[in-house]
Amino acid sequence: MSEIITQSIQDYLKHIYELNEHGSSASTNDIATRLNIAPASVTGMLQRLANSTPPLVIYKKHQGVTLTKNGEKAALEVIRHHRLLETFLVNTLGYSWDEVHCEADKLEHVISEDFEARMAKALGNPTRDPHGELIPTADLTMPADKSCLLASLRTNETATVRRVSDDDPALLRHLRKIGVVPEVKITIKNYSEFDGNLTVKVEGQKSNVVLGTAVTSQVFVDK
Amino acid sequence: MSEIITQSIQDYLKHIYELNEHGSSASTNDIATRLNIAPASVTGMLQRLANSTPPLVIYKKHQGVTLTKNGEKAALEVIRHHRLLETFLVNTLGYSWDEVHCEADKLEHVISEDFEARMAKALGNPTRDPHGELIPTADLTMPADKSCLLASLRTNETATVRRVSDDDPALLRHLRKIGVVPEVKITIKNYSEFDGNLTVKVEGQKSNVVLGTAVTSQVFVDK
DNA sequence: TCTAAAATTTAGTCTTACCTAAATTTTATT
DNA sequence: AATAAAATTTAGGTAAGACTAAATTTTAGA
Ligand SMILES: [Mn+2]
Ligand SMILES: [Mn+2]
Ligand SMILES: [Mn+2]
Ligand SMILES: [Mn+2]
Repeated sequence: MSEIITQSIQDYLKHIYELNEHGSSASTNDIATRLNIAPASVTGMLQRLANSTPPLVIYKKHQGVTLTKNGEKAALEVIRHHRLLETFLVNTLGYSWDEVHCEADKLEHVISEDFEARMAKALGNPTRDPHGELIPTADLTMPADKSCLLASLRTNETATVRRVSDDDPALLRHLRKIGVVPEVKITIKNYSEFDGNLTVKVEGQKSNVVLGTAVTSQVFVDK
Repeated sequence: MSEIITQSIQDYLKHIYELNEHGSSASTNDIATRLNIAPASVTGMLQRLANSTPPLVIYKKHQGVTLTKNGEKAALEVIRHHRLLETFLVNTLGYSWDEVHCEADKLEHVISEDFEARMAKALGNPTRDPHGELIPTADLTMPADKSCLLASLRTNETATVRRVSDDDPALLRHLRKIGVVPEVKITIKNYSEFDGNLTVKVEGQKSNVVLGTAVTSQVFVDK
């Protein structure tokens, strides 16, 4: 009965999952932007995903999609692969954290469940990837995440860096350089009303840094 | 100018390379059998490969194909990936030698050159994979191989096992069990004219084994 | 050398997954 | 509430890579 989940479909589901995490329903345009595909093509695929057996998304014309339970499981499977792979590439092959995302994006669709299990075991069943992102469990549950945006902090607040977006290698190299990496403690020294800049004291760094929203909107912290 | 070498094309080139190693020209039917594809589909692809820029095969109607220099380089790239991956899976993730072929067949098309280089380095630039098959060098040259078929040996000859075919997991498990693995010395105790059976003394094993041609035609040795 | 079988190619289809251009629907602004 | 802009869908295509059935060519056996 159930149809083949191609690499292309896996990519759609993964990005829909991530879009659903924020504003519930994922829009055609947002999906198109993320996948670097024409919006018209996305519409076509959403219709197929909604009509497949079992349906992978719930689709209402002009109102975007959400994942069904089946779609979510398939998405979490891919995300688990991705994040385990990133961890594996860093720990086992000496990649740096800005190099792994692209490689994992290709491998995630191809490895077997056996490969997944062997990686997880070799790595000691990690719960987070090199960017601090949560790794779905083997039974495909996403652990709860209560972190908030660094951009939402204000003067005198203290927090611990939990995770950072991993898709921009240049940003990752910059964050590494200024010491903004998972589990590091930070203190907000100043918030600038006008541009949203934050002056931040980073644990273990001599001088404060001033971070714009381009940066602070990509970093998540626990207060 | 030069067109994209898809996963499908990589598979064609790889199998054509292996067929060319034996009887020079690879036939439509043999390729079809190996790829598990209808012969008519193969004809279509061979025409495309011959007309691509640059051409990847030399194709004469009804006479099969050989690889061009470009086609051969592309094939050796895939074969290098495959054999390094097999070695990596065994050494790093604890796969056994009968489990790696299938996984490597999928990964070989997807890893980056960086991944290839990191594996090679981590493994100490191996020259053979877990089945004893030669790994093409980083500059895509296939080392010379002067091994011959175990099936070609006769009574009282002595040889060293060099490599075994890796695509049949059951055969690999059997060979492991009887100790017929690369670098092991063997002696032919008897050759049976009628069925081609060889009675073989395997170094380190208590009793002799009798091997049919189904086995001896899959094992390569150096005299 | 003739002929039957085997191998190969041609012709015509299909599905996936993309595209552009045009039509439609939603939304945001006056 | 009207309308312009933005988002989305529809309609009509394309290319890759497979398929089947039928035609053709090669090969091998009598
Ligand atoms: Mn990533
Ligand atoms: Mn990550
Ligand atoms: Mn193999
Ligand atoms: Mn091998």
